[in-house]
Order: sequence, then C-alpha cells, then structure tokens
Amino acid sequence: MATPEGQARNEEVFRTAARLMVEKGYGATSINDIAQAVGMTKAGLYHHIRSKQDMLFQILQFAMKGLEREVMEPARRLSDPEARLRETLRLHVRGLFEHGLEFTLLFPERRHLEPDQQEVVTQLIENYLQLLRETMEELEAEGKLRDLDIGIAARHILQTIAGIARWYTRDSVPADLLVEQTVDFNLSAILKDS
Amino acid sequence: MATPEGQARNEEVFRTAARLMVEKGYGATSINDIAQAVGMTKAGLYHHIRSKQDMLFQILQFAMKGLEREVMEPARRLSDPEARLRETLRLHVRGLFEHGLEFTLLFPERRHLEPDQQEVVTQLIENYLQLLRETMEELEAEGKLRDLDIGIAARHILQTIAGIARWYTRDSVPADLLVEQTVDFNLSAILKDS
DNA sequence: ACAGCTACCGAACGATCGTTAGGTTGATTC
DNA sequence: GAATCAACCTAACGATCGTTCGGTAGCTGT
Repeated sequence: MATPEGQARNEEVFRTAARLMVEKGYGATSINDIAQAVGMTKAGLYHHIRSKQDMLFQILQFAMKGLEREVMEPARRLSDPEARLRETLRLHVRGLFEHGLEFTLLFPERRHLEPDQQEVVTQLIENYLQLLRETMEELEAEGKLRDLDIGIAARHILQTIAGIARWYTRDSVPADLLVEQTVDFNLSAILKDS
Repeated sequence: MATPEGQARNEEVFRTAARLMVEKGYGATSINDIAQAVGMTKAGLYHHIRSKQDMLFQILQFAMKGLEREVMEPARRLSDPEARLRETLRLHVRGLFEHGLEFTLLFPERRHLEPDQQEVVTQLIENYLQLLRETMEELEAEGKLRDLDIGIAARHILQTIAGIARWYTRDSVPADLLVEQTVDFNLSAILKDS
C-alpha cells in the first residue's frame, strides 16, 4: 500500500466492494464476488482488507465522512438558517452520486458490525440529523417554521434524499430537475409560505 | 396445512421469517435461524415452504396485498382528491405496524427473486405510486397543487412513509403524533397554502 | 548480487449454507 | 383396525462461505 499504484489498487478494491454491496446487499456479496470484479483471487484480496466486516466498516465511515466533508461542512459556513438548509439539501442531492455519498445506502447494513462499530456509524448519521434539527430551531426562532415536530421532520427530510439513490436513474429525470424538486419539496414541507 | 392449527403454524412460520428478514436482511437470515425461531429443525421447515426464495416472494406479495387492501382500496372510495390523499397517508402510517405492512421494508430484497417474480412485486408498488400520481393530477386540475414534478413528489412521499419503519420505535414518539406529523409534512410539501 | 518488500497465487481449513431422502409419530378417516 | 396424512425428525448431500497458510514473481534500495 506504500506505492502510489498500490494505493490506487487498494481504493479500487473498496470502491468495487461498495458498489457490489449497494447492488446486492452485504450478505449476498461474497469475498469471491469482489475479488473477481477486481480481477484477483479471494486470497489476494486479503492483502488489501482485514476482513469482510472491517471492509463494511471502512466503507460506511468513508461514506459518512464524505457527507461531513462535502455537505455538512460547507453548509455550516452559511449563517442564515434558510440559506444553510437549502444548501445542505442541494449539496446532498447534487453530490449523491459523487464522493461515494451513494454508499450511505449501506447504512442499514451496519447491523452486521460489532456493537461499538455500529455506534460509531450511528453517531455520524446522528450528526447530520442534529445539523438539520439545529437549523430548524433557528428557523423557528425567526418565525419561519411551520408548527411541527422537528425530530420527525428531520427524519423525513433525510429519508427523501437518501432514498433517491434507491430509485433514481440518470435517464429517468434530469439531475438539475431532481435537485430543484427535492429541495423545494422539503422546504415547502417545513417552511411557512411567504 | 389442511387443519386449522396447521394453517396457524404455517402463518407463524411466514410471520417469523418476515420479522427476522426485516431485522437481519434476507441474505443474513438462514433457514436454520427461522426454523429455530419457530422451534423446529430446518428439515421440518420444508414441510411449510417451497424454498427460501419462494418464501421471500410470498412475504413480499403478502405485504403488497396488505397495502392494497388496507390502504389503497379504502382510500380510493373517497372522491375528493385532497381527502383521498390525506386518507391514503393516514392509513399507511397508521397501519405500518399492522397487517404486515412493515414487511414492505423487504421491498429492496426483491433482487433475490427471479426476474418474473421481481416484476410482479415491482408492479404492485408501481400501483401505489400510480394512485399517488393520479390523485396529485386531480389536485392540479383543481389548482390546489404547487408547481412540481408529480413523479418525483410521489417517490418522496412514499419514501418518507416507508422509511418510518426503519427508525421508528414506539417509545420515541407517540403514534398519533407520528401520523399527524407525517401526513402534514407531505401535504404541506405538495399543496398550495390555503 | 542479495535482502526486503509489495502484490499477488494455489490449496486447503472448518463452518455453514439451502435442500433432499427417508423415517417416525400421532391424529383422523373409512 | 388398517390406511392415510400432516407434521415433524435425523442424517446427509454438494456447494459455498470467510479466512489462513505457505509460497512466488517482480521491483527497490544497497
């Protein structure tokens, strides 16, 4: 893994594994499947990974860190809560198929991890929900929010966006339209009409 | 299966299998797991089922038919589109943990079925989406709908509701509040404010 | 030229997988 | 009371699972 091309190969392994797991599920994706997809034997794969379970952990961490880096961090720089929320949703939908954000679909598969690993992953998603809730609280203080339960609304917003990766195909709908529609759907749901 | 208690046992097998599959995923739920959970050997299980794959098919069909019977059919009896949509969402959330509607969480696992079985299951969900779309078209004709893409909105609505079964626990939020909040969230998202 | 290291491989490990064959039990039917 | 049948069982099938062991080819620094 020290050499550049070694690191590239390593990344290819994890990326391929993540893609297969999204397609077929963690349990249904065998080590052999992954090895064949990158053109080696399963014994060879173990030069790159510690175990199948650890690989899932790495992938989930990678996905969640991507969410943090590409969505939450840039959005947090906006002080106006409405602009921040809009930017959060926009970046999230926009980047769903970049930076490995689509691998967040594997989030439910965290049940295959050890309890303490599960907690790490759960905490990362909890951070995202917390960002949504805090922003909604600010909106409420400004009198812009509808009368609603912030915790439930945050879950619903996350569901609509994360769920896109389940049904969306590039040719069904233009990406720009999808982004616009999804942002508007969620903002209309929680903001008072102005 | 002819005797009443035999049919009850049969139902217990499928219900237990469905519950385990929701908890652990189809691939991670072994025939042995299911057999032990209902107190028999895996050989004994095969008196009740044709195959593991067929069992998943039966469960998915059962869940989708429940959606049809308990949600779509009663809602369709309402002629006013806004009332119909409200009733659809209310019945869906309300009944999420009854009539086996929570087993719709297994919908993504349809990838483990044969192609023609997959199509049957996909068609049943498509019917639900179609009901949402048709109702929204009526609302649009009445001028009550926001300017939005009906196809995308239908997906988002379904995601919010179906996703509830992933995170909801009875003690986190009162059921009545959940129903009310979810219905309002989605209606606010698509209806013009009156 | 030799040591060391990365990136693999073939072969095998025990465990578990879904599935089947063949048998036993106890209740119901004629 | 013999026959039938549902509802299980034990035992085993071949296949596949994740993982490990003991190599080896090829490059790199000395």
